[in-house]
Amino acid sequence: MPEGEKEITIYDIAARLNVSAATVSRGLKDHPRVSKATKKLIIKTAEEMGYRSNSFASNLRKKQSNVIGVIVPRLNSSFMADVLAGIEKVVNNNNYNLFISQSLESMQKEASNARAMLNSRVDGLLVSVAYDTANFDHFEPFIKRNIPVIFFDRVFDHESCPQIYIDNYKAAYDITGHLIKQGCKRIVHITGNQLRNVYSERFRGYKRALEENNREFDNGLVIINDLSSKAGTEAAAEILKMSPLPDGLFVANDICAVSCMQALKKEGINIPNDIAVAGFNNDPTSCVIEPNLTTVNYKGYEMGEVAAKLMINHLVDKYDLQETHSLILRSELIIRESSLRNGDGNVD
Amino acid sequence: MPEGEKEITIYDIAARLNVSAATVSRGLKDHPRVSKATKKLIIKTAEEMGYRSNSFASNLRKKQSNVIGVIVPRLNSSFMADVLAGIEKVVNNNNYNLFISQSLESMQKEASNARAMLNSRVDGLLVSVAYDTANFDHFEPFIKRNIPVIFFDRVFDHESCPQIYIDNYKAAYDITGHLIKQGCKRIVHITGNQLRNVYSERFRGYKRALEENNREFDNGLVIINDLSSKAGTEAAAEILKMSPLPDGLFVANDICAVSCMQALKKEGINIPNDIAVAGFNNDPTSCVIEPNLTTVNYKGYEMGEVAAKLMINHLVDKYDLQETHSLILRSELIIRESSLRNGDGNVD
DNA sequence: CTGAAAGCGCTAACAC
DNA sequence: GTGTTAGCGCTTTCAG
Repeated sequence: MPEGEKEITIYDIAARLNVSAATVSRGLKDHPRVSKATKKLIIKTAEEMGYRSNSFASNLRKKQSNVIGVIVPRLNSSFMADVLAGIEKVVNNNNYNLFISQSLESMQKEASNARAMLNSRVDGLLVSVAYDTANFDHFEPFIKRNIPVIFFDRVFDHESCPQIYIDNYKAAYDITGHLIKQGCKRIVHITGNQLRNVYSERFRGYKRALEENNREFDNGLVIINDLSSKAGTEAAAEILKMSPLPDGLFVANDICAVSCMQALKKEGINIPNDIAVAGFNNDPTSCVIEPNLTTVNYKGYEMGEVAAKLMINHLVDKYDLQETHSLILRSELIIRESSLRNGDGNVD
Repeated sequence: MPEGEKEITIYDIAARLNVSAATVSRGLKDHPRVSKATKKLIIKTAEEMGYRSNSFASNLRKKQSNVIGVIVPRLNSSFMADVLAGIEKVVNNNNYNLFISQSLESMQKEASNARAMLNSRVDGLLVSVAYDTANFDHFEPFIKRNIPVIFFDRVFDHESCPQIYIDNYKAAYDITGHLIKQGCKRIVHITGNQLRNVYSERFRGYKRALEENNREFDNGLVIINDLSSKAGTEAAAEILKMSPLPDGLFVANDICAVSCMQALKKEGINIPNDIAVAGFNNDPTSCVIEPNLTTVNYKGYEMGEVAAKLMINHLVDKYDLQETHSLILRSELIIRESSLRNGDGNVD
């Protein structure tokens, strides 16, 4: 396609070597039935002539792209960046390529991205759904064609799609229990769209912990927003208006928790003594904010690796996806100063 | 390729409609010389039959992929994630796809990624080079084939490759000047591999600011490391051993600056009064650390957009790349408490 | 405005 | 171990 010379094909190599194109094709791969000598010669000549394989032709012929598609809500979140790094590593090491696109938290964009992935014929799709994704329609074409779709973190329930996530319920249950043990009586919970498992499960864990400790659940203590940094600041204002002032706060992500803490501190609230705070995600900012934020750690990088490995195994070994429907990864409660009352260093 | 039905092709549509495949092909695109009526009919039928275009065949025929490749040092850095988000938006809006891979700061991996990109026939390549990239060999095949390569942020000098970056020299010059105005006499500079423009230019700006203010440059005050969080902690130990203790610190990125600050604070150093500190990048942690970190802001998102737009313009309009060799984006000094002495609120 | 036909470069079944 | 052959699905001259 450039100006000067034409692109070299296997036919050019074949002509130069007086063999057939088929032999060249075989030689370039590691086909067993081709002699060491010719194989070596072919590879050497290819190099010399500046050959590059034409993946279009090969894909067309083989009906597979060696490409895995990824759709995430946003690329620029610390957690997602970690996940992608994990995915990239595994995918790259297995000689697959990665198509990446972001839904920007909109189901509509997610659908259009899915369509693009379908047309570019990805061999498999890894998805973490958008904030407002309410149905599965845009993934149906993949299922119909037996193209594997795997959900991670923000999963969508569908029988043919494996899902990878952490036990959000239990983590939230534990962290709320921890706040209760610290003596919190009225614990505010800030969370996001309840359509998303990650938020509804955390909410469920929070409620359950209250119940088990004979605390009454008070809907007035629940704030639902988009968990952004800005929302955290606004939530702080809301909290300050509550009376009596709550003495505990569990936010469903760290970004929002941190900005909320900053706003509360600015108003003279002492953390943890006035209000003990816990977040979720172990964002880098959580150990920079003072006091350091109690949170739930789960490794995005690992989640990315696991998701990608599951996909690759299926694609390469025809490993049956149906066998593993859910993969629940480990998460851990990290207790820091933001929730530790009165120098009580007891970590449970 | 799945079990059930075969994949629909334009021939199937053609047969159903009693027209030729050529007409279907034209109808599906927006070819001018096809009647509105048949065009509409073709599109409708395609939809009904569950047709999806075969990009392999089309790419093979047209000799272009509609894919843009991106190679970055790492995906999981706040700055790169922003850049990628910007790139993705532009690329996606223009109906291109995005191949993304990471070099993990190794030139070797970068080269292997470049080879993969070459083989998958990306139409253009966007690159921010690895920590130790020392030569251009792995990009030569692109140049030879007239495949555009554009560098951003960490650029590599090559006459046929446009570069997009900020004026690192001036930003560092300004921030060092600011520290000097705050009364700093002995300013430590922590920086990275001098092979990389971003670090060598910042170093140059630091030196120049010292010169102009008749401060002697002291190589003993320069620490070169990998600018990681861990390196910041180690650098703090080094600084604490210096005598007399320096009274200013300019770190070439925020991640390292923040961890260094944390370690210094732990040793009882007062920031900014004992040591005034400045970073670079405006990382999210920079306005969480206390005192908030003075830094240089430059928007990764915008840089991504600009890089992608330049690429797309070139690809679509055949806009001549040679005309814009360098694109220098705006950056701004953000002065916060970490460098403001004695309640002196003078910004400048 | 539409059709016929060739060919993009590769792979795989089948021969030998 | 190697060659022959056909065809993957599309685009695009060239004709009409």
